[in-house]
Amino acid sequence: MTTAKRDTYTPETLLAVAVQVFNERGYDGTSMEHLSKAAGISKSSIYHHVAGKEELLRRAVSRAIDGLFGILDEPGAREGRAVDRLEHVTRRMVGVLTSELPYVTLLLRVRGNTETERWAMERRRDFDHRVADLLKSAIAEGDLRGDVEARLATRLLFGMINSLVEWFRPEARGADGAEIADAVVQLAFRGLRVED
Amino acid sequence: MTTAKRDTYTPETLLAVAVQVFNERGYDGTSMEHLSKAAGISKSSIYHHVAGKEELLRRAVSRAIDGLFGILDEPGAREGRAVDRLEHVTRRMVGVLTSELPYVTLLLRVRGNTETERWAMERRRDFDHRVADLLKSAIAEGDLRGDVEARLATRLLFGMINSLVEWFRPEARGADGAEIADAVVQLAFRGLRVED
DNA sequence: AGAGTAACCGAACGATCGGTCGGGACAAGG
DNA sequence: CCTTGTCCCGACCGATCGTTCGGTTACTCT
Repeated sequence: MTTAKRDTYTPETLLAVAVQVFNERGYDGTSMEHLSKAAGISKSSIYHHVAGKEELLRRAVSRAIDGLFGILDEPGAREGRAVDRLEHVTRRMVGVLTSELPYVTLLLRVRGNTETERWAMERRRDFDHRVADLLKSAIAEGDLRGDVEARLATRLLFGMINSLVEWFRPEARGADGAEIADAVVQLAFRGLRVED
Repeated sequence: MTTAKRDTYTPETLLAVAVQVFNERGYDGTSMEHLSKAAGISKSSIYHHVAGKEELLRRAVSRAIDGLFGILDEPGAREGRAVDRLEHVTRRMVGVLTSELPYVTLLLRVRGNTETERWAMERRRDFDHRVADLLKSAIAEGDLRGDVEARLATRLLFGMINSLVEWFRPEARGADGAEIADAVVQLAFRGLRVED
């Protein structure tokens, strides 16, 4: 077992602090001085644990990306009708957004100023395309209405889901976000499904 | 008539350039040097037209806020059943987002680091509450389903609409965004309305 | 021609940026 | 006791930040 006592920083525990500050002030708006105050150690001590500011960003967005792509490997995202796989991905996206909230928040806000940010944006675009293909298949299989363009519908669906990072606070709700996943599915799919 | 010739900057034309750079690099990620390169004049010349970087931000978000609050004063947002007023506001929000895209984009991304940013966030919260009240009324009048919490539904609706700033490019579509407004209404309301 | 002014510029300001450096405190292992 | 390595620090680095200042164009008005 690992010791519960944690009186010193590791790259991971330091990352948790940094990501929170990044989300409050924005990545560019956060200085190493801000991070040192929040972590309670000196600016130079941060460099004992990580190589620099950009490594913190890279670690954070990597964690978010891994969480999202992990969804696509789950059985529920690979087997069955496209519409059911899409609903599964939708629910699990809400799950990942809520459980990895600060990391995904950071991912969704990168602007592409550095190589790390551009890499993150590209991976994110890959994920979006994978989900868009799922939605197209569901239309082709006749389970989703085709009068709204697939790419547009995907973007609006992502807009709904990704907006969680703007308002979801785990301490104010059940932390698993099950009721939110229900609401998203209700709102999105009752509008997308062919009338029953 | 105003002369079409514009060989020198005004605060407004300079603002248009600045807002574009702000949106590409982020406000904090944009230096006055970046702005001067984009505008084609020297850094110090910018201060001949505006008081500083923050004034550019204030002008931009003010323009966005005025556009959004203007919607609430329109007859379509003040008369008729709540559900119809809500649909009108939804369509007009898409209209304002598309026509004032860079300014609204900037508004939706402020993080609250300065007094100007906190003021913008507060005004935005006011607007959100006004729309949330509209949605609550529509539920009370029996036109929208009540099994999804009103505040949650509002946030998801805003998530859909506001996501436009992440992907809408006026040069790639009809610049008025009418088809997008249709899609948003279809997706959101066919899921929100009581089954007919 | 001369005065006034709008538009602009290069150089420099103090402050802060991300990051480096040499070393101190302290616990573990011999 | 002495070494070794972890964790941390204050002081400092060159670069860049937003902003200021003194001065130079170039056009308008009289």
